[in-house]
Amino acid sequence: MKLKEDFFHRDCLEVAPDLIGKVLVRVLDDASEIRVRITETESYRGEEDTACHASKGRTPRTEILYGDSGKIYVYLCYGIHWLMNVVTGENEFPQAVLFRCGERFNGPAKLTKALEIDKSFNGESFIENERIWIEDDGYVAKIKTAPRVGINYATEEYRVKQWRFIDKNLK
DNA sequence: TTAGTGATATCC
DNA sequence: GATATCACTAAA
Repeated sequence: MKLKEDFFHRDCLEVAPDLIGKVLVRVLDDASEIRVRITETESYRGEEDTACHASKGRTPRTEILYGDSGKIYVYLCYGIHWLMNVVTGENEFPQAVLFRCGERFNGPAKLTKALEIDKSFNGESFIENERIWIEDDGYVAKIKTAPRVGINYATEEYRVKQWRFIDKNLK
C-alpha cells in the first residue's frame, strides 16, 4: 500500500519513526525497480531547530520545506553527496525527515547513490509519483532513538534531542 | 585523519 | 564577484 499525503501531513516527529520499516520504491530509467526498507531517519523541525536548514530563515533553497507535505527535498552536501528528505506537516511550518539509512545501505549518500537520486528529484513528490514512492508492507519496526549526527553547528539544546530514529531489529 | 567537491549564503 | 560553510565518503 502506497503512503498517501495523510501520512506525511503530520508533525515530523510522528512521521519520522513511522517511516522506519516502510519500503522505499524507486523505478529507474530502465524500468528496473529497487526496493529498500528504511532503517534510519532524522527529523528537522522548524526555524527554531538550529540543525534545520530553515533555521536561518526562508531562502530559495529552503522554500520547499515551507511547502506541501510529501514533497522531496534533495540537496547537495559537501559538493559530492545527495541527501534526500521528505517534507512533512503543515504549510508555512518548515520541517522535514531525512532518509539517513536503508537496509543494505549505511549512510545517506550511499542510499541516494544506489537509488540514483539527484537534484532532478528536488521538488518532486512521493505521492502519485511514477519514479519513486513509499509503501507500507505491514512490517512493524522496533524503534530506538538517538541524538542526530553531523550537526555540530547546532546549539546544545538541539544537539541533544533524540530526533534520530533507528530500527532496533536491524543493526 | 584528511582530501575531495560544488551549491548556497553571506560578505564585499 | 569572492569566500566560507557544509545533515559525507573513501582512502590511508
